[in-house]
Amino acid sequence: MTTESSRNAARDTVRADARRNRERLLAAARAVFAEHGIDAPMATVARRAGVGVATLYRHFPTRDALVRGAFARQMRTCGRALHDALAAEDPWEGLTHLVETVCALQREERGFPAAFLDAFPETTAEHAGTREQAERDLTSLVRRAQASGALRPDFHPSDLVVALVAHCGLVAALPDDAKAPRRLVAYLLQSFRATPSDDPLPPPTTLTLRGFPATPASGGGASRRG
Amino acid sequence: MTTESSRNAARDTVRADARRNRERLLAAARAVFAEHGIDAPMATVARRAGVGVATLYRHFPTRDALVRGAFARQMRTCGRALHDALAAEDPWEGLTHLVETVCALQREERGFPAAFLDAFPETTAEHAGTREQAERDLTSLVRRAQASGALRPDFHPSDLVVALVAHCGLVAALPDDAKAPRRLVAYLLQSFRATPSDDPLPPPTTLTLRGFPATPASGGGASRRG
DNA sequence: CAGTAAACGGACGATCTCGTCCGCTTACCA
DNA sequence: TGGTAAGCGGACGAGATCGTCCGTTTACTG
Repeated sequence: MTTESSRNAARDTVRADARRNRERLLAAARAVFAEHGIDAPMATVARRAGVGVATLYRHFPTRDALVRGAFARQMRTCGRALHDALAAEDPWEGLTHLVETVCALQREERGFPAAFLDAFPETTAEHAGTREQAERDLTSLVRRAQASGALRPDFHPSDLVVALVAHCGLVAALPDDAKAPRRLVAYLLQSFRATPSDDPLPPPTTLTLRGFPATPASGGGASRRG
Repeated sequence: MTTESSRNAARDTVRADARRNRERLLAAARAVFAEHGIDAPMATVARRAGVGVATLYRHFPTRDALVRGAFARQMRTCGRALHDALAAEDPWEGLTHLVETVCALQREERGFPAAFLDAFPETTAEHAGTREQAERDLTSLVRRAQASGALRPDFHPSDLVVALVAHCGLVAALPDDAKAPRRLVAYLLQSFRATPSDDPLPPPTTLTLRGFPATPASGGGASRRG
C-alpha cells in the first residue's frame, strides 16, 4: 500500500522538463497554427518549440489533440469572461465587456480561432457540459440586459455568437494591424442597443479595396497560404 | 501575309474541346475549393471536371492561376453589382442592394471567397486598374447616400469592405444552411442607417454555442478540414 | 474524307509530410 | 552521489501530392 501510493504520487508528478516542453509546444502550436493555418507541418511546431518531433507526438498523439490542447487556454479565458459578465451589476456593461474581451482574445491570436473553427465545425464534444452551462449563462445575461432596457428586445443569444464568429473571420482575413475589426464591433454593439447611441466609432482605415471587385468580399487574407 | 493572318486567325480559334474543358475545370475548381479549401489536391479538381491532370496543368500552370481563374466570374459579378448600385436613383437603395447581392454571391459559393482571401491577402495586382475605379465608384456611392440623408455621416467606404469580409468569414465558418449571415447583414445595415429603422430582423437561429466557451468565437466551421 | 496540329490522359520520378522506433540524456529519489 | 525510469531527439519507411513526359485521340482545314 505504502509502496503503491508513493508510486502513484511519483507518477502524478510530471518531470519538470516534460511540463516545460508541453507548455512550449502549446505556445508554438498557437503561433504556428495562427500563422500557417491549422494543418501546418507538425515538424514546424516542434522546431518552433525547440523540441524534437517525437516529443511533440509523445505529448499530443494526434494533430487534433494538439489543436485542442492549444485552444484550452482560450476556452478557459472565455468561460471566465462570461462569468465576469454575469457578475457585473449592469448587464449591458457586462455584455459589452464580454464582447470586447473575447474579441481582444481573437485579435491576440489572429488566425488561430478561425483555424480552429475551420477544423472543428461540430460541437467540441468533451466540453458539452461546460457549453450547456455557458448557454444558460449567456441566455440569462441577455434576458437581464433586455430587462434593463439597454439591449433591444429582438436580440437573440445566438446573435452574440454571430457577432463573435464574424469578428473572428474578419481578424483572420485582415492583416495584423488592421483596425477594421474594432470598427465592426462598434457597429454591431450600436445595433444591439435598444436606443441609438451617439458614441463615436473608432477611426476607419483608409480605403483599400484589396481586391474589390476582385473578390466578392474584398479585403486581405491570412491563415492558410496557397 | 494572307497565310500569316489566316494562320493567326486559326490560332485565335481555340479548339472546342479545349474551351469546354476549361469551363469544366473552372466550375470544378470553385466547387472543390469551396468544399475542401484552397489547397485541395489538384487531382481532385481534375477528376471532378472529368479531365486528366495534364489537362488541368495545361490550362492553369500553377494553382494560383487556377484559383484566380475560378474567381474571375465572381469579380465580374461584383463589378456589375457596383455599377448597378451607382445607377440606382436612390443611393441608399443602391448600397443595400449592392451588399445583398455580394453577400448572396458569397453564400452561393460558401468557402471559396474566404479561401481566396486566405490565399491572396495582398492586392490582386492584375486588377489594379479595375480596383481603383471600383474604389472611386464606391466612394461616390457612399457620398451620395450620405448626402441623401439615409447613410450615417461617419460611414467610411472601407466599412463596406469590413461588412463584406465579415460576412464572408461568417458564411465560411457556418454550415451551409445557416441563417446567421442574413442576420448579420441586417444588423449591419441597420447600424449603417443615419436614422434608426424599425425593419424587423430576419429570424434568429436556435442558440447553439457550438463550442462556447470552447472557442473564443464559437459557432460552426467549414472549409479546410483538419 | 484525309492530314495535321492541337489537345488529351495516365503513368512516373521527385518532393514532402506523417508518425514510429531506438539509442542517448537527464531529472528525480534514496 | 549513484541508479533508474522517464523523457528526449533524430533517422527512417510509408503514403500522398506535385508537376512533367509521351504515346494516343480528336477537332478543325482543305
